[in-house]
Amino acid sequence: MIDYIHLLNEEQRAAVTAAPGPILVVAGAGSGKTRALTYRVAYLLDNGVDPSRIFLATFTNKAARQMLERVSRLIPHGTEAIWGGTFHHLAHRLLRRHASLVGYDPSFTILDRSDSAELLSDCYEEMKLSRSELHFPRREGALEIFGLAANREVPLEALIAEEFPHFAEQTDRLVELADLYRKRKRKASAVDYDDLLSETVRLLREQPQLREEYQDRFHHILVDEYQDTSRLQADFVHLLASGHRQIMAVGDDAQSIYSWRGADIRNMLTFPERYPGSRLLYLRANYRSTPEILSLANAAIAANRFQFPKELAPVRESHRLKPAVVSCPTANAQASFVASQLQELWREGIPWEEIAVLYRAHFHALEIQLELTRSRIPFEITSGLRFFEQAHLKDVAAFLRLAVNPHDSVAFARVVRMFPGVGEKTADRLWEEFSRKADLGSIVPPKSCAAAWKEWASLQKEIASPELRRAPAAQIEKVIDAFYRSYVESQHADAAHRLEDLSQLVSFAAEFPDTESLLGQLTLLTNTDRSQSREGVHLSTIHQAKGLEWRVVFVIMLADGLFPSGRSTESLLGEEEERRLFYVATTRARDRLFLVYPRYRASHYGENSLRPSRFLAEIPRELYSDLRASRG
DNA sequence: ACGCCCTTGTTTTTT
DNA sequence: ACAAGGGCGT
Ligand SMILES: Nc1ncnc2c1ncn2[C@@H]1O[C@H](COP(=O)(O)OP(=O)(O)OP(=O)(O)O)[C@@H](O)[C@H]1O
Repeated sequence: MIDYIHLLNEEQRAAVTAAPGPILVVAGAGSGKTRALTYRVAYLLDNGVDPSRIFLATFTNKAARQMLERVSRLIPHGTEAIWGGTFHHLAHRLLRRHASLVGYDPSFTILDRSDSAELLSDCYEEMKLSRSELHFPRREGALEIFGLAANREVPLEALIAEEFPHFAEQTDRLVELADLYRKRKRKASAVDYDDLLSETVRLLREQPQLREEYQDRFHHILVDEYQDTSRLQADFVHLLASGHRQIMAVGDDAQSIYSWRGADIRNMLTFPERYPGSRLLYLRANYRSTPEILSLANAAIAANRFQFPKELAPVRESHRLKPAVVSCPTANAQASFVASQLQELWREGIPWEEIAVLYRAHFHALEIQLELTRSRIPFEITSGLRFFEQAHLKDVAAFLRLAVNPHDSVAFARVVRMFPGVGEKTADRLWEEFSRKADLGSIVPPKSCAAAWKEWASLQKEIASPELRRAPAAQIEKVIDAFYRSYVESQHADAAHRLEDLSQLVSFAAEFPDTESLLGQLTLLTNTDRSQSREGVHLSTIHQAKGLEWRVVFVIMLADGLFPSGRSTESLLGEEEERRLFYVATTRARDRLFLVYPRYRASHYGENSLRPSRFLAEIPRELYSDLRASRG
């Protein structure tokens, strides 16, 4: 039996044990939203719900894994049958199963951001658009616009008119580009991140029978971090929940920080309209932070005009230690201040992994990284580049992609361009020939790589065999042995390091039953998902720290122009989102919080002298103590 | 096809 | 200041 009385407070218990019906839990940071959702799952199982009928959407795959691990400690059977993960992950599972109903080959490829950009390049070329065309977005910009349109479920024309008026003149050509891009994806039997959601939504909309089948199957829908879902994601969930209305969503409007990716807080505001008769529940007690930290966070977010005013009172005893605001002469001094504090904390007995350094943008971590390396403080950084986005991993994956999906033009180009004497033109020609003949062996390659080509043809044939498609680890080993090892050794000085990453990939791949599921997982792996070796101080962007907590948190680079970022402050909405980001950052801390800024940063471009962040000025003076760090 | 040099934008955040 | 991407010559 689970001891709900001692593990949860009354408000949390109300959510956990709520009677059937739609429920929205609105609560501030550290109030136990995730905890309540976890116990809700346990409660359902405890009451005899079949685990395979639970659908749990979380912000990262790791969050789902952790929640389900906790559940399985409470209720030791059957949690594997629960469908849990990110929206993309869950949509992928559905789409893979029923791809043919929306006109895709079941072996379709998932394009990551750079694959999408690659395919889009071909479209620019076909439309004879120069990549630096005046008043026309370049690849990344175009992808962002397409993604926003998909997630908001608005026509491209309307989005451009409303949000990108500077491209209004080019609307027709942008629509044409989007259309071409869509056709190319189709031809390649490939979907991008947005298609994963929108095609699954289309699937459920167009196939009433299938929809009912899944509505019936997933009788309990739970959504974490609801404030950062897009309209498309909310519609996806709604398609599953609209019949039985067994949906529980939890969120905090003050922590909505992904609007630039299409997240829309209106999902929370209109929940009661979408689900008439739904109950709104509140959690008002913060368990995470000391009262001192919480007062500061509450004061910081108070400056936002657009928000639900919420109560949030501390449960914990006063610590008598206020958060510190630390002024440093330079970014280097900031780094050495942080390093010396880290050592101090370590001497006090706080393990490295209980400490985090958080910042607005990846490049803000530069000086800290150097300093921590220099002073031999172990750290773990969640970088912008994901493990699988590294060139050598994508190189090897391209062979597997082609083995399961011979229409994947992006993967084909990636492979053939590794051959000596093959550039853009030849790659195009070879692809043209391959798509006609569907047989590598009968293609005439350039003389410079005739021998290698022959070997590749037989390698590719081998790894495309049904047996090897059920053994992705063996596939990868074959690719490395037959081709990639010698290639990478001839091309890169750090070949050993790259091969090491690849052997990691082999062991990762061993867990998967077939190539499709391996490739799907790899592209949908989030950055936080992989940080399994939790050793050392955590360095992370605030976005990636969402939902996490540490005993001690340093928020660095709190200078105007850096945090809030220079671009965001042009609009009130932008500034408010930055402030929410600041709220998220401060509320990650349990015991101690340091807010640090440099007064000067040697940047080679733009202003060097920095003002403290406006967010610091908004905090009443009595809520923190001032510190002045000297030159490191 | 590939290397060299010059131009350009880059630093917001990510599934 | 510096990397990436395009233009140009080989
Ligand atoms: N009833 C409780 N008793 C003891 N500890 C609790 C209780 N509720 C929550 N906590 C603890 O408080 C901390 C915050 O909980 P949780 O992460 O679930 O909050 P949250 O509302 O999801 O936070 P955020 O929105 O800031 O990410 C966790 O360490 C959790 O274990």
